Amino acid sequence: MSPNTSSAAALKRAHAACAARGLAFTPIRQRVLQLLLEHEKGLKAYDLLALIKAEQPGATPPTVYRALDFLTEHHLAHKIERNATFVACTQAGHATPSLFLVCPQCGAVTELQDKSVMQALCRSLAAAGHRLDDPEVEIAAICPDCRAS
Amino acid sequence: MSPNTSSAAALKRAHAACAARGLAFTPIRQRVLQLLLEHEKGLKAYDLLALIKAEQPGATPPTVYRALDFLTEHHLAHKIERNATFVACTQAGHATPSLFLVCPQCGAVTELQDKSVMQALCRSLAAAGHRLDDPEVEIAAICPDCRAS
DNA sequence: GACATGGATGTGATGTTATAACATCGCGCT
DNA sequence: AGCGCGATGTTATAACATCACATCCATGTC
Repeated sequence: MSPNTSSAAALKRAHAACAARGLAFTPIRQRVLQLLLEHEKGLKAYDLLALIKAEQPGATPPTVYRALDFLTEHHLAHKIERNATFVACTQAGHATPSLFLVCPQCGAVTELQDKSVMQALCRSLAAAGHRLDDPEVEIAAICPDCRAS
Repeated sequence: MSPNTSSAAALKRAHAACAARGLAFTPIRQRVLQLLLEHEKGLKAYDLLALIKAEQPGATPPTVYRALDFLTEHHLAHKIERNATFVACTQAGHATPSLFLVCPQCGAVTELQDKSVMQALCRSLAAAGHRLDDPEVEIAAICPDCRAS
């Protein structure tokens, strides 16, 4: 499957998800998601803004932040807090909580699903009286490519 | 043990650790650590700056960022990426990797040590070809106080 | 058709977080 | 004294994010 194909498929899924939930998947929102899908390592808000501006000169920070708010709110994209970057969500429905492995060298983000780890985590939290809130956990981990070098 | 006492003890430990490693624990660095110790929920860099400025009017952003860099580099404080806040390290030597539970409601930070969770995490990462880099993992979890309300 | 409503977007300014770049100080060393 | 070097001072700016208010436009209602 070429990157292009999977990106198109993801966009289609997003379309369907919005339709099903009565959400307005407007051109700006689509375009932002598409750009995120095309950039596997994620994009910073202002890089995204620059890309959008090339097509739509009137774009300003709120233009992209609003789209990003929409996408993250509806789980079509994630914000990597560590780097202030945004990535498209690659897991279809990502019903289960995700681990995000962020490579501190190159910035690559890998979305990992590991039920047993998450369970262990939740048990540990519960023992401390806490309750997991945001099921998106970021972890700094050297990626295989950077490990090699 | 009163907060004051433990804060003083932590400062003393930091002093000793710096002496042992030949690091300059300068007045600014001490003061910043002390302020972090006095504010359990952590401080933002610019709030810290305001506090420092009250005592030392010439202080500027680099003044505090340098002190914070020093403290985090030498594991005397941690940066909570999620909130861009800084907290003093409360674990004596924190030889083992830590989980930081960050309450998204109130911002409280709890440092948790759970070997088994970390092991599970490392196993999972290794299976994906990654290697844990920064042993400080942040997790959003509602704290007991906020859970109650 | 007129018109209210509410979400989406446009627009300009501002707030917040962090670093760059270069000067200076002060201390230990020879 | 003169040097080297880490810490600090100082000015400016980069990078990330939000506020506030105006406007547009699709939809429902009378």
